Amino acid sequence: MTKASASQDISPAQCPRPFVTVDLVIFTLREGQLQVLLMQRAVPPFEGMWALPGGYVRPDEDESLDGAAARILGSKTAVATPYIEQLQGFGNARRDPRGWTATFAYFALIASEQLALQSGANAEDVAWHPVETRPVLAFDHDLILRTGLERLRGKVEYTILPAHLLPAKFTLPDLQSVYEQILDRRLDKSAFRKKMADAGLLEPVPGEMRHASNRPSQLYRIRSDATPFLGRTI
Amino acid sequence: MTKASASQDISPAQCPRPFVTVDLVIFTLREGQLQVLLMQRAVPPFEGMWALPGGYVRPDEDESLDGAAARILGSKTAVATPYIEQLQGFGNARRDPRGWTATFAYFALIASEQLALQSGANAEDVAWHPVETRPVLAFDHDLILRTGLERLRGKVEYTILPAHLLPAKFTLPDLQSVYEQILDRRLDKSAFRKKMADAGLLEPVPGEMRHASNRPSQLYRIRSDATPFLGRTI
DNA sequence: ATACTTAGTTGTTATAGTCAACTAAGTATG
DNA sequence: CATACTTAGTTGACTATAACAACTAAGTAT
Repeated sequence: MTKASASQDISPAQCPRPFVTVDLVIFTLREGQLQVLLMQRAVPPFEGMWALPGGYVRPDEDESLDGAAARILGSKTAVATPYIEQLQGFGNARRDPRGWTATFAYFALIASEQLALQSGANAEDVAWHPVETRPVLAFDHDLILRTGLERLRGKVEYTILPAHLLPAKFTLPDLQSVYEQILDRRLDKSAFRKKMADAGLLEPVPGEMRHASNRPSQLYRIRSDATPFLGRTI
Repeated sequence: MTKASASQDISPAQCPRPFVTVDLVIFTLREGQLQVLLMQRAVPPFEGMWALPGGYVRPDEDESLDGAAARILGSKTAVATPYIEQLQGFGNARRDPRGWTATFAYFALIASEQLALQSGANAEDVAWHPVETRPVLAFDHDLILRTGLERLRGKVEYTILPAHLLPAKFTLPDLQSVYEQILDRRLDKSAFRKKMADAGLLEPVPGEMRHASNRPSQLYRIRSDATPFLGRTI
């Protein structure tokens, strides 16, 4: 272990090239529960076990990491413009029995109205699972999933990211319920509404209300000019 | 571009293996300025330009990503237990003229008393640069550095991470000054001291004061049981 | 018509941040 | 040696924000 070999200026020929993948933690809200998209593996290792959707990055096609993540997301779900961000990298010799691998994990939120799974050869092997009752996962995917959950909970505290988990039109009680679901605690109604109003990222849909067997509630949508700011601190 | 080739179950033989490196954004505080550790490149590409310290990960030695980051940090600086965390991954075809590469960027904070550079063959090519007056960097390292700066500023808002930039014993005015330096704005003295006291992560060093030509100030240190919590929200 | 349920508002209290002044404890200076 | 000066550290008033609780509003169900 010489210092020279640690340098970035090692000759490319000497450099070992590991496998590099992108794995996705895709959350949605179904049946009032936070759910995650999983795939059942058809081949070893971990054949038959559930795993996060993922795939190899394609250096040969000039694909960026973000591009690979978007491609994989699009190949599993029918989603137009979801929220996606890089989560964290994982790389060591033990995460895959075949040897050293590295993955860039991504974190995505899907609106519940858009969670139709992409039809295809393997569509039947893709399914939503409630996070609470998820199966044991292949590789180190449980660690990655828990990292994604922490990120989600952390960001919910000070952003309006959870709006991405709802359909395009939603009520403020809907949104508050999502927050409470993710944080696992009750929130104060007036403080919540004030915070949302102050953030200025939502707007009421004029004249549109949701009717149930009680007082109707105003429908809101994300302001069209606000999409880039949903992940910002509010 | 078939769907099968996007799957994680592609045969390993078909999978292109990119170069994977780890790059470090190492901050310290010298002469009252936030500074970053840079290396001058001795070989093309970008020969003679400054770059972030980095190196290849070593799959053949069972090295994890965190292990590689720690190794590179240790090879450039003489630091015992600094703060280090993964920053973000960067990967595309344009960041290195030699072709597609991916890097896992790490973010480290070094106490100013420990910033002696590791002596060695290339020690003269390693230097601290004030962030404000840094040179143009090779590759996409300016983007990585700016990402690190954002992370630092973001975390300073709600953690006591900056304590890692100071020697083991420091005064509260010292620490407040570091916050002000990083955030580029003045903070209220009483609110700052109350916040630090409430966090409960610092303790006064009994009987030890710093003496200058004015009222002496109490020296504090990080509580030995608090190190894992310095990055936590306070 | 009345009860019921959830939407949405209002007001009150507790808490935390902001601003500004004050006291404290040393060194520097005549 | 007395006084001025400088920065450390505290205190209190004021203000913005969050937490708690009650209230009104507007529909459906019986």
